[in-house]
Amino acid sequence: MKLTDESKSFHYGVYAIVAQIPYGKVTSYGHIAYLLNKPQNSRQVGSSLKHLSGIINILNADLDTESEIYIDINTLPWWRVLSSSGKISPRENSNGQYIQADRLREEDVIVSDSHIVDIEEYGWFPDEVDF
DNA sequence: CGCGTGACTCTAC
DNA sequence: AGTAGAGCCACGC
Repeated sequence: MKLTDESKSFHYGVYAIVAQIPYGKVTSYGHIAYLLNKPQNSRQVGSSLKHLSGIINILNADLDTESEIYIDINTLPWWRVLSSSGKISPRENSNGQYIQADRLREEDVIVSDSHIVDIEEYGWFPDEVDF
């Protein structure tokens, strides 16, 4: 697996923002793209999370020599990211959506049977964020 | 290098 | 309130 510096930067930004979503709150792929000043890249945000386990190793390997912030795959709250409609995105080849629903419920977020979360109540959509 | 794919979104019926 | 259709773009073949 090989990544350009530009995409590494993008992935890093995604993870840095996801890490700041408060407990019990959710945001959208599109909003993360917006915070990264790339509002057209919502799909790519989903890709960053889909390939989280592989990409994070690449990023952290680089960080060993650049002494930046280490991203811990075990604590990164990827389950707090949903589609803009408030629905947990269905996966093609995994049951990750059910794990995501369980993780949210563990944080007392109400998830309907059809995997919809009330954005008005749980949404976290800051205009800007440091990372 | 080109092409299909998808953890997206918005706009129009 | 659904739901096609189109735009989007890095990843993986």
